[in-house]
Amino acid sequence: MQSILENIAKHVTLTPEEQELFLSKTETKQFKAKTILLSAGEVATCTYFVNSGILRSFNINDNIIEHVLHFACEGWWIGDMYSYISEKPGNLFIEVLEDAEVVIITKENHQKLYQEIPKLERFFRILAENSLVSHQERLMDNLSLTAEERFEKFCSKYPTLIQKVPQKHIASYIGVTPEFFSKMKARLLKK
Amino acid sequence: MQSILENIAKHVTLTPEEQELFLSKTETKQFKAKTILLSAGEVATCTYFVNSGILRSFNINDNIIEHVLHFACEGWWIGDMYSYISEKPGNLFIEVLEDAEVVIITKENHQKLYQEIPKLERFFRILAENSLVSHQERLMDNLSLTAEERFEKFCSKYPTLIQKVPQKHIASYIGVTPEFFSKMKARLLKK
DNA sequence: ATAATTTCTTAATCTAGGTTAAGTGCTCTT
DNA sequence: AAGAGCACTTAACCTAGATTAAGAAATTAT
Repeated sequence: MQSILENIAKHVTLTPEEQELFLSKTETKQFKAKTILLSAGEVATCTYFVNSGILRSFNINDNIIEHVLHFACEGWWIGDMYSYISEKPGNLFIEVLEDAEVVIITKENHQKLYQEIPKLERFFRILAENSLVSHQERLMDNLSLTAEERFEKFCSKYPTLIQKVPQKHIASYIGVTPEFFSKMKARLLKK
Repeated sequence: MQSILENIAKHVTLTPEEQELFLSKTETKQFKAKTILLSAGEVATCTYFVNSGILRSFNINDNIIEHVLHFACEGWWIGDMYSYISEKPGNLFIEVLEDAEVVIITKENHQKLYQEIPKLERFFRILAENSLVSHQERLMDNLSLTAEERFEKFCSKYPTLIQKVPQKHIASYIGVTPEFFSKMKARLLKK
């Protein structure tokens, strides 16, 4: 299991005291599958780091159709960035898909940490930049690839997720209906 | 015209000396429309801030079809973040659509600036986070809205761009062919 | 001004993926 | 272990948007 300190150490070096301080501003909790950590309409007051298990973020449009924005498993961060930084009600739900242990940082503590450990500005800058890059890539993929190509890309990028999460969520992530996904999968298996 | 220092001042406060230092690490250039600042296959060594004029970033897939990732006019940043941070050849082109004045920061100078003015980590963190939020929103819009709805959203978000850039680029940005865009526009005008 | 190139429009035809609906197999419950 | 939900599949039919092609309008270059 990758700890949150190891995750930070990928990009910046904290002293033992800083590490201590950092952990003191976090809280680690266990959640059962199906727990909703955040609902649309609420203001996101926390950011989450996944120690184990799987979470997803998604929105629901008027027609009661869900769209998965993001999956997060071991070693990934997840949250509603829009709501978190604007402090306005967001559109995202965050749900536990598989029993999980999650490190929680409140925005209040996050701000204090920025003051006390300015190096963390760098860490979260790099985190945001990397996330931006992968969202840009996904955007371009949605514009230029077929559903089949997006699925293949998903498989090679997140091989572990395919067995673990209900395939309707993967269908939603790549942007097709569960019915079409099923048809497409059958077609691919024939090859 | 919004200067780059005003842009920075939105999120962090630089002393006069820091402002001086910052500007000394940038270069301001004029470019004629149609100039290509970056081509796919090249490593992006610079980030750009637009003083005036309009730029766009786009990729081209095998079929010679362009997809617009981003427009940037006065007061906006633009670049190929993937290539810039990974230092690998990128997929994006950056092109001048309307005669422009652009502030250029090389990656080398950017890194020096981070060392000399650590506050800039914070600025670029906030910049990346905001950009991330708008990419996430666009992603979800592409998954859940019709072309017509995406176009209406584009109009209300970037009203000035509509008159200024060729509509085929707007079609590409919202993810439809120029032909369909034209048909859709005619349909909307009838209402 | 005129030619050349690009952009935009219109229209006919096509298709990837959506919708609706019914049925099958899971895995939780209790 | 029997039922109640879910998750998945299959199939018929439908539609938003793509493709192809041709002409009109606008820009740009000479």
